[in-house]
Amino acid sequence: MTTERRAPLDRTRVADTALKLLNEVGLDGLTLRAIAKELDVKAPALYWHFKDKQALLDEMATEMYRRMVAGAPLDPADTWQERLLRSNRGLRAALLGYRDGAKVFSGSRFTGIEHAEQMEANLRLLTAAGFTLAEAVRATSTTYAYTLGFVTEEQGVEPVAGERREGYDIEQRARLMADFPLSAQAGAEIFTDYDRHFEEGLAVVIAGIEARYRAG
Amino acid sequence: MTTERRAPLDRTRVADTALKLLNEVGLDGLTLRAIAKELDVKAPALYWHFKDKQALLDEMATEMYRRMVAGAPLDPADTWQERLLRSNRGLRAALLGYRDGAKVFSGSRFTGIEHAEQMEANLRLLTAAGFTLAEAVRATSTTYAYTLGFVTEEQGVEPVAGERREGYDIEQRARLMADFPLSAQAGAEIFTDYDRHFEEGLAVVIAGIEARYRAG
DNA sequence: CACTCTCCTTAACGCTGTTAAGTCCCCTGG
DNA sequence: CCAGGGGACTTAACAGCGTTAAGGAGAGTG
Repeated sequence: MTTERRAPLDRTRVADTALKLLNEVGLDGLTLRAIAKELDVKAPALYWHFKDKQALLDEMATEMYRRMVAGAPLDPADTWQERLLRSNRGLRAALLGYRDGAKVFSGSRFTGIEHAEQMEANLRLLTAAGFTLAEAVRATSTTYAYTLGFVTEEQGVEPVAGERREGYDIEQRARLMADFPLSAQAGAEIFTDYDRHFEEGLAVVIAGIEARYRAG
Repeated sequence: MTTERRAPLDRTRVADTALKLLNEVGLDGLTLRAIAKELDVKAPALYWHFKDKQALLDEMATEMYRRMVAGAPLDPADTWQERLLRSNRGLRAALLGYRDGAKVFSGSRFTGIEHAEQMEANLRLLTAAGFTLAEAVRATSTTYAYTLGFVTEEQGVEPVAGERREGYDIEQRARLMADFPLSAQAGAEIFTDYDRHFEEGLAVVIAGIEARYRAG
């Protein structure tokens, strides 16, 4: 007689399962019924833990952020340049860790204020390096916007690493754009090698911060 | 006997109407039935013109791009810095012109190759200014990613200009973050004055391009 | 033993994107 | 002048969605 009752759910377990499922089915396929089935539960049960689906997505985004922080611990001895590099590489890696990660992330809001800890550490480091607070905020926000925009584009083409969405054949694109030779040639530079191009753009942004704020 | 028959629809009229409706109801409220009603037609009629809803969204994004180009004509005498400024200001303005504009835009793909014309002009100008093609692509892509990311964040807080989404009260946020003084203070710098902050970030990115590629 | 609280189920609602089938009108060829 | 054929739509329907209401089982407490 195995009448063991499943341990009751909690927000974290639901969000974890939803994140795992997200990678398998994508944002469109991430229905409450599918998540519930994965948890061996019926869909309305989720409403005990979340007031609606958006609240669950918010928790997922927060969990993504937690894993980002855990996965890329900050070195207090970083220069501000190293810190911005590390933070934004970590952010990109976190977003790329899930199918439609950037969409989920940018469409949601954090559920608590845990994220303030990392933010505080970064602002502290930057201001200590000579930035005013306003400059430090601009520096972090600008790199953040860049990274989010980059990964959004990236995942539009490669939903998960190595898996290419249809309609992005570079040679065919070049043929179509025969009348625009530079644009045609640019295809290879736009739709491949995202790792390198992300680094390049991030270095550009950081160089701009350096040039404009002359700190460090 | 007024038996005038309504002129048949076409893709453009549908996309135009959908864009107008988008501003009233937002992306969530933009259902095929609502669009159809606006056109005095039943929902399945739209399938005569578009193979599915995504194809309509693609056409809407393309139309947004057309209006962006029309609304911010390029001066061939621009320096490359001016060109990047103008292009990205134009892009932001175009995205801000519609509720959830950034989401619609970044979730869709252009239907033709019209956009290549503007791209070609920009790449031509940049390479003429001394950039290699790869650098020129990096320069435009990086600013593009920045702008897209920025507006995505911006519209998350202010769906349309002047209308603030709930949960973004700066004073309340500051109170919650009392333990993180820099972050608390940063709120005012993050969630207000988007026009100025966009310009600032854009200038940073362009300064970075200048610093790293030393063209112009 | 009764009560309450937690956590979940069953049933159902209105709405969504989408498909299949049928209808009306205009245009063209004989 | 009339038959036929497509273009552009309607009507009806389907499966699946997020969400709500009502109820029920089990644990803990008085």
